[in-house]
Amino acid sequence: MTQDIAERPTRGKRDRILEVAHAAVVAKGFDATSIDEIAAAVEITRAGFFYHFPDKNALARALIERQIEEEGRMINGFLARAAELSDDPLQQLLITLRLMGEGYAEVPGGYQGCILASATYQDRLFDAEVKAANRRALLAFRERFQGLFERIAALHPPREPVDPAEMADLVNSVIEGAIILARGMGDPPLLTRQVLLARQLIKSLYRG
Amino acid sequence: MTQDIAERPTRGKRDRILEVAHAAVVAKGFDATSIDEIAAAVEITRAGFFYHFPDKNALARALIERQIEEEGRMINGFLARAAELSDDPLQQLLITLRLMGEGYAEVPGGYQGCILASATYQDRLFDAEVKAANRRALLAFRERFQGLFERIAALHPPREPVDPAEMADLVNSVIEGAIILARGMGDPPLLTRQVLLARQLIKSLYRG
DNA sequence: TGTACATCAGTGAACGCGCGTTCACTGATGTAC
DNA sequence: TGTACATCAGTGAACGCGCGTTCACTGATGTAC
Repeated sequence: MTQDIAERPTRGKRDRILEVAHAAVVAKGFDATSIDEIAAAVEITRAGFFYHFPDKNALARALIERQIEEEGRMINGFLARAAELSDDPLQQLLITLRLMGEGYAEVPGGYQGCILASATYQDRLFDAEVKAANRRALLAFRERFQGLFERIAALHPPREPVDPAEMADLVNSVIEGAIILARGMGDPPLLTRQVLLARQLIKSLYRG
Repeated sequence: MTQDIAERPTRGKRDRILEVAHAAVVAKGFDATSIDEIAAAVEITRAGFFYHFPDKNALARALIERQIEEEGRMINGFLARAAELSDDPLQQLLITLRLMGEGYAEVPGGYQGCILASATYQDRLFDAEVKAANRRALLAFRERFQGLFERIAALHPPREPVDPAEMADLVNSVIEGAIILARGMGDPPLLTRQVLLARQLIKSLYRG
């Protein structure tokens, strides 16, 4: 298929735009990231950018969709690996949290931040579609963990009454918040330490 | 003192700028908040803004300093109230967390967000001074709670080994992260629920 | 008590730059006959 | 196999708007003598 060969370099450009834009947006914010600088980084002109995206908001949407997919892939991978290693849902959660915590530590240069959080604090820029995508991403995270917390509660009654969906959110809260602290303190490993600390608390909640 | 009377309306304007700017920055981001709109809201011209602040970065610094002070006042108030109600450090922490959680719920229109988190995701805009101020704010939060966690550990050995400074950070992580979730989900009370949930986990960690 | 001067808290107009967006055009590659 | 046309992946120049910042100026209030 010659079509594939022809298509390849372009797909490459679009993907490279998303890659470069993701890093820049996380580092500086969406406003502060100009189309010009993205285009320059992928070696096309500013106008060339508009061949791939109708406008800048479309880039924001694509970035969020990308984050949903990548985060989903990563977490599903960890959950699957944990399910291989143990049948007990509590063990699965603890393994998953450890894999996530260590995963952040392995990102070269330190995990840089979360597009969703970034978008949250730059409301005006984003249209209803972007906000809806952001919301979907948070719901996807919640759903992935909620079932696990339900199964845990069935086998290991918690020492204090807790709601499974809110426990799922708590995991996300700690991650998002710790990213902010890690950046603000200039201490990237803080993120990993916080995730592992949250893991300890969760362990003590379910293990009499 | 006639000076006081003359000074009053101006002090008022500067404070009103900070007030209006805080709300706008938290809602939309620093970039998206124009000097023009702030000036209009406090009924001066754009140029008049520059009588009060040498440039826009000075506004960012003032906003962060303001946040440090207000947050500090609030938390110190809660800690003092908790110390009145109990001598046990664990009880004091649990009371403080409840007061904080309920405090967020009482803000009319829902707690809107945190300037520090907002600044974290808009790096480029801010100079080294702003970043240093942001870092000080996070350290101040940590120090306020670290001593309390140390005293708790002395009286109530935790079921899992934890570091007091990191427990202090965890409280902050949950708050910052939950603010993001609450906004992203369009569910302001989520913040209060997450703080109270974190409180439950902390309770179960120290209470055998 | 009246006058001269200084300071405070701004105004109004202008400047310049960056940025998102548009538009007519183009060379390379793919497709139909 | 050669030619005509279509599509892909852009280019280059221009436009216009908003925004931060500057600057000369101003009316009201405060202070010194």
